[in-house]
Amino acid sequence: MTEELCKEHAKLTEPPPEIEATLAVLSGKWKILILWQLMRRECRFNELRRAIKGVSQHMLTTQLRDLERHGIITRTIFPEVPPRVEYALSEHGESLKNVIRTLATWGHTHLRRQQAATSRPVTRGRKVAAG
Amino acid sequence: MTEELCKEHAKLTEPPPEIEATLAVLSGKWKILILWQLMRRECRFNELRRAIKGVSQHMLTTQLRDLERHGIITRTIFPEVPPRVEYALSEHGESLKNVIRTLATWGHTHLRRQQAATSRPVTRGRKVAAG
DNA sequence: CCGTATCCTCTGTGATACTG
DNA sequence: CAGTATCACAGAGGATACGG
Repeated sequence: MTEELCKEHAKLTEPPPEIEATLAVLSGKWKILILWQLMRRECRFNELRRAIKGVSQHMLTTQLRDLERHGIITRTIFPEVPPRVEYALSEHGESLKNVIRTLATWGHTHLRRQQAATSRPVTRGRKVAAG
Repeated sequence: MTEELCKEHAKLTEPPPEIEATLAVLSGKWKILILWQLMRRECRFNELRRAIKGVSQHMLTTQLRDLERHGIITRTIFPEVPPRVEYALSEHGESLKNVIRTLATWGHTHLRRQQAATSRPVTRGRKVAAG
């Protein structure tokens, strides 16, 4: 009975399934950085390793596998010697370009804002309403 | 000498400072979900706690403080009894609406794609180039 | 109601060594 | 070159109790 009322109140805002789906794909320390590289052109394993400062062999493999499993990127093996593997955005992965670009754009303006903010001192955020 | 050549080769793709700035702000298990709620309307602490299933009091406080410190949200204390605190997007935080919406939109199409994919079996991603 | 303080868990991540 | 296999660890996150 009172339980019904509680539910009603909690329902003011609802849970977001699309958001969680996106986070499930993109979460991981290196995923976005990997995708940023693959947006520009397809890459080989060691190319990515060099381009992304600080990533370990292990983590690069892991996160590439994750992205592949989610259908975001493709992995093409060329049966040559020495072995060669190319990673690229899948067709579905292409649709993430827009997302990554949005993140980058926002980051850009955010950085500019930070510069402006540090040049002059400022009391930040914490407000007390008059009462 | 040879060091110069190595640098030249690694420079094929460059590090993305705007991306890292964005990740610094948004990384954290609950940040995006918090912002999703605050996009819709300002919220009180316990409202957020109820709306975001599974978040602990500790983490909610921590991540709200992070967002506040980055200038994304504001925290307004109403000197009443019982105490009341309202969280809302700051002016700067408003600019994130677009980002969050982009994430949600992509997640939506991603979910639809997943449905379609699971209805029929499919060999996924792993390709071997002819040789 | 809205927190802070502690302590503890566990997952993501990193380092190292070895293989097709 | 492009991985896999182990082991080890920091630090993000969770549980619980107490305070303004």
